[in-house]
Amino acid sequence: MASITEVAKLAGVSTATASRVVGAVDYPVSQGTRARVLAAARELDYVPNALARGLLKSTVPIVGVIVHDITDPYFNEVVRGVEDAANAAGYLVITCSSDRDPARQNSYARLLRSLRAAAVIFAGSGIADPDANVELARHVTGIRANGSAVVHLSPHADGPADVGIDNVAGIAAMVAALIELGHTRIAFLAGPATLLVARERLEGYRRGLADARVAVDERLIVNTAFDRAGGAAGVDELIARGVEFTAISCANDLLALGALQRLAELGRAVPGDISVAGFDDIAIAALAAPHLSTVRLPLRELGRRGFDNAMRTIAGETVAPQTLPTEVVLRDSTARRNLQ
Amino acid sequence: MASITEVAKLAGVSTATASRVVGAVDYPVSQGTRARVLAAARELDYVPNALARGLLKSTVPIVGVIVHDITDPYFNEVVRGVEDAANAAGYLVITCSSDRDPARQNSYARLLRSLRAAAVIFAGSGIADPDANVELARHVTGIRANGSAVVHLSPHADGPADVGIDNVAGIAAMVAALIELGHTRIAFLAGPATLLVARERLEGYRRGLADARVAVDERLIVNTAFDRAGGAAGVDELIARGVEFTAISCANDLLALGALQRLAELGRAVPGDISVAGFDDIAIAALAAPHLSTVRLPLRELGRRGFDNAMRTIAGETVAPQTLPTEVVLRDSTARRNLQ
DNA sequence: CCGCGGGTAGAAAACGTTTACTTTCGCCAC
DNA sequence: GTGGCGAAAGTAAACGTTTTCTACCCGCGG
Repeated sequence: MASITEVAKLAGVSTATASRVVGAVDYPVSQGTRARVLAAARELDYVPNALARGLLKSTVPIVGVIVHDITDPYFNEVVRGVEDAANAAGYLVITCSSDRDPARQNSYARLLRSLRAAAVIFAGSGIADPDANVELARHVTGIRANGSAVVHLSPHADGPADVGIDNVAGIAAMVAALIELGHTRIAFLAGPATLLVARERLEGYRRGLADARVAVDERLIVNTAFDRAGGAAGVDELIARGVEFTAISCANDLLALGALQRLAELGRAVPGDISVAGFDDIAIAALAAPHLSTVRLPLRELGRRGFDNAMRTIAGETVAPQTLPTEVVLRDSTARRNLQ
Repeated sequence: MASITEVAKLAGVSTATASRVVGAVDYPVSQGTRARVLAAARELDYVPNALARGLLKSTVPIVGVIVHDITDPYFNEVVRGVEDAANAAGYLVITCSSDRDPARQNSYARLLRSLRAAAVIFAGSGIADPDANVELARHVTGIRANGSAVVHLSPHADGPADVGIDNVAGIAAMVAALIELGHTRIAFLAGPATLLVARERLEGYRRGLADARVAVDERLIVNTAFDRAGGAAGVDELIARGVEFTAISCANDLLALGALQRLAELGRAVPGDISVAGFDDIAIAALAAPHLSTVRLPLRELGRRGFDNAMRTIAGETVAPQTLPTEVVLRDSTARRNLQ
């Protein structure tokens, strides 16, 4: 592959001049020289070496996004938002599926750091695990020391999100909508207690009930994995507890989808017997049977703003944290409470 | 951020020695020296600069994957496969959503080339567009000239996939299954005629009918976009044509999902009146109402093997093309033809 | 006692850019 | 005629590694 030296030689100029032409530098180069360099570059199919440039600038136009799993509709939507913004700015996006494994997360952070990526965006929620977090903190410090940015899109070990979703208000709004439909015995599938974002959503549940002066029955709250299997398990657990409920609010759509499936297997009608509500509004939600009532999150926008925040941070701005609003969307999995 | 020079200075050795300790080089370093260097590296939280190393080696442990859209379940599954294999080898993955726009695809290829990525994997199908393909060919040549690999996971402008899916056999098998259920008037939603992979699947449809000695009625074949909207439009088109059919085979699941939705809106029972079959077996397929019959593709495995192929190519092996098998999975959207 | 070889260590070049600094040259004002 | 200035070009250093080549030391055999 041709280097700038070869381009310069072919054009009969110094590398400095060649560099000034091909990089869009603000430095006077005469018309003729410029044309000769451009011709040489085209002739040799010259493509600048981003590594050499990066070595000099100590950063490279790449942002890393650390997600739970790129296969999860929540995260690939966020990544797409990051990518759209990055693409417009000439940046590339590295996706890192950590499977919420702290070791894997740390390993990715280290690799990104060794690459001198311009920014690392944590899309997923932090995990309450002090041991793993000390190494992570070291990497975060290192990344920042390099002049790169670290952006959080969810609450994490030492603080709230830089660009975040209003989880508390979102769940509270859904609980309010359920109450509006006449439900008072509302169960909550809360996901794992160790996940910070799950905790926020649980708080939203309590807030929603409190706002309507409905007492919290702790037996209605169940912690499980944050996926479909967890949703099914949650339904089983509620039934095993023998506690009465007419609606289930879930901390995310995957949980709700799992609950829907289990309820169907058990012959419980949704929404006839039980209303089910999700959270996130991933693409599948509208396709499920019945179409899932949920809370829409501006995930792509979240990604875009995350990238934006990173760029501004790199530029030296101190950028204020922001929270994105949510919207309740009622479809067919919720209905007015059956008073029989 | 600390460099190896600082580590060497702190340890009281030369950079050469420090490099030999921190990089796992096969060169004798005495026990004591090694320990001192390691201690210095830990003390300074040293992380090697991948750009400097990459500049020297003229490649960096990164593979780019060019997909249609990371949000599409087909592609994020493939990307996850690539990532799993890459992660095990210490490589990072850059995802590029081209939206099947040749310009965007070329721009990504160029960026990846400037980065000296170790490999570029094209996950999506090539587009029959000669103009765009000449620039792409230049980049492919450039990437290979750098000692990096280019791998195709779908048929492309100048040849079949390096690691591919047996699309023809897959669709033919589904058509055979439909015929087995008594259907002979089988429509085919073929996707866009410009997409190479769609052409292969259409060929599978013809093959499937031919194998059963069923004549092809060209009016049963409709070309649309390769997404849910296209599926809905395809149903409309079939009805507008006034042609009789009892089953619809689709070139991918998204098309089938769109068809399902439109059929439901039109009050046609699936599978009572019409059977619908997809292709890909994306995660949503099993969740749709009714659960979609489709053809399962080993997408994650495809990604893994794509990475593997790339590594072997870099190593200088000439690696033979391979084709992965598919499997028909019949769920609730297909049924025996209603003979009323 | 000298030479040699094995085990360690260091010096320096190279990778491809960008950029601060220097040089060249023509021109104009005095 | 000369000093100075501005435009355009070139020189060379620097970024952080890896690796080749060279140097040194020590012990051992002749």
